Amino acid sequence: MNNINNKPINGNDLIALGYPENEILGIALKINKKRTGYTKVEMLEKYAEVLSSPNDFINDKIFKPLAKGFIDGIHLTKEEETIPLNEDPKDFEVYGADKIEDGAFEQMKVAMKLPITIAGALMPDAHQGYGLPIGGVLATKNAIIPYGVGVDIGCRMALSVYDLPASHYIEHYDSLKDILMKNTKFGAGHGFHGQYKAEHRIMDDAKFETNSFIKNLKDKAWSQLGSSGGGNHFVEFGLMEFEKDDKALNIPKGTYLALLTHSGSRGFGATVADHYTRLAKDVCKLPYKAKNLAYLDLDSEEGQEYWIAMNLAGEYASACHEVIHQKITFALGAEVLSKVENHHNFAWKETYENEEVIVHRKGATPASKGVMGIIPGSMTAPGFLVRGKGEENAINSASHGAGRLMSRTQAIKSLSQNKINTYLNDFGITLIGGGKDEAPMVYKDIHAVMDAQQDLVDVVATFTPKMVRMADDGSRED
DNA sequence: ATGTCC
Repeated sequence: MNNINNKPINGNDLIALGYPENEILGIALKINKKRTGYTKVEMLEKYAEVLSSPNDFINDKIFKPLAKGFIDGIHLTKEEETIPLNEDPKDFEVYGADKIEDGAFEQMKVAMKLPITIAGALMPDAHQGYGLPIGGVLATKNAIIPYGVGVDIGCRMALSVYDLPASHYIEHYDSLKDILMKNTKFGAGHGFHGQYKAEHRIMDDAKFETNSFIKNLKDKAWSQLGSSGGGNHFVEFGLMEFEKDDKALNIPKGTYLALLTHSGSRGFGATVADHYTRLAKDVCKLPYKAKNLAYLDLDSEEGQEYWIAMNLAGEYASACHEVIHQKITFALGAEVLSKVENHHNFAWKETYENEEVIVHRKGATPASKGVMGIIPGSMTAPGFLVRGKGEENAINSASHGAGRLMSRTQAIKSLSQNKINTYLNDFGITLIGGGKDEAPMVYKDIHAVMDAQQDLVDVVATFTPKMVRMADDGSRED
C-alpha cells in the first residue's frame, strides 16, 4: 500500500515532463486528485501522452479537461496580459528559519516580487498555504490581497482569566465538561437554530447592508453566531499561571482557571474570502505562481467592499468568541479578572517606515509594542500570553502558534488513536471530539518556536490546557 | 478554514 506508486503527483513532476507553468498545471493536478486505478508511474505516462497528442484524449473520460486545455489554449491567461512580477524579491526577515519548510520560503519570495509589496516577514511557525504562506506577514501599498488575509477572515484567540483557583478544575471536573458540551457547537456547517440562536449587536451592524452579496449571508451568519467550526478550532479550559504580578492586566501572581477559544468567522468569512478572491483574480491577472496573491486596489469599488466585508467578518468572529465566553462565564458563575483577544488572519492599516501600508497577517499575531496576544502551543504543550515588543523587522508581528510538523493526511495515515489516547492521558488532558489530524504530535515544539521569537514578544503568563473540545471529524476510527 | 467546485 505504501509504495512509491501511490504517492501524489505534484506540479514539479509535471514540469519535469515538460508541462508549462500555467493554469494547465492546476487542471492536471485536479484530475490526479480523482486518480482511480492508475499507479503514479502509469499516470505520469498518460500525462506525457496528453501533452504530446492532446487530440487523442478529447473524448477521454478522465483526461478530457486537460486535452481541452491544451487544444483550447484561448482560455489560458496570455503572458502579455499578466501583471509582471519584479525580477528579484525584496529582502524579508525570517525567524526560526531552520524550522520552516521550503514551500513557505518559496511562497514568501513570490509575494516579495509583487509590484505592490513594501515589506514582508516570515514567522517561526510558517508553513505552506494558499497564496501567502501561513505565518507570512506582508505590507503592501494601497492594495489588499484576499488570500493574504486567508480564508478564515478574523480568525482569533480569546482568553478569559477567572477569579477561580486551579483547584476548581479537579473539584468541578464533571460540571466543566457539562458546561463545554452545553455551550459550544462544532462542525462545518453547524450552527444554532430556533430558541438556541444567540443574540449580539453585531447582527444590527449596517455593514451587513453593504451590497446584496453580503446581505444574503446575514441569516447564515446569525445561525452560526457563537459556534466554533472545525479543523484546529477549539474551546478549552486550562490553568493560567502568572509567575509574578502583572500590573497592566491587574492580575496578582498565581494560577487561575481560564477559558481559551480559537475560531473565526465561520461560513460568513469563508464565503467573503472566496467571492472577493475571485473578483481579484478577474481584475488582477498575475503569473501562474502568484495567481493566488491577486489583489484589489483599495480605492476600487471591489477593494472598498472587501475592506468593509473583511472588517465585518473580523467583528463577527469577535462576536462569536464573546457569545461563547459570555455563556460559559455565566454557567460558571465566575468573575472575569482579565480578557485578552487577538486576530491572526487579517489586514490592518499601519505605519511602516513613516509610510501608510496595508499589513496582511496570515496566521501571525499582532505584536506592536505593548500589545497583548495569545500564542497557543498544542493540547499537551503550554500556550503563552505575550506582550509585543514592536520589532519593525517582523512588521510588529509574532507566530500564531507552534505550526504544523505533519500534514493532515500524513497524520491520519500514520497515527493510531490508541497511541494518541495514551499520550493525552499521560499529560492529563481530557479531549472531547478532535481528529487524528489535530493530535498534539502533529505540532512543532512550541518552546523552540518561542525561542526563535524572543525579539518579537515577551512572555507574560503560561496557559496549560486541561479540557479541550474540538470538532469530531470522522478520522478517529482505527 | 469551509457543508470543502459555480
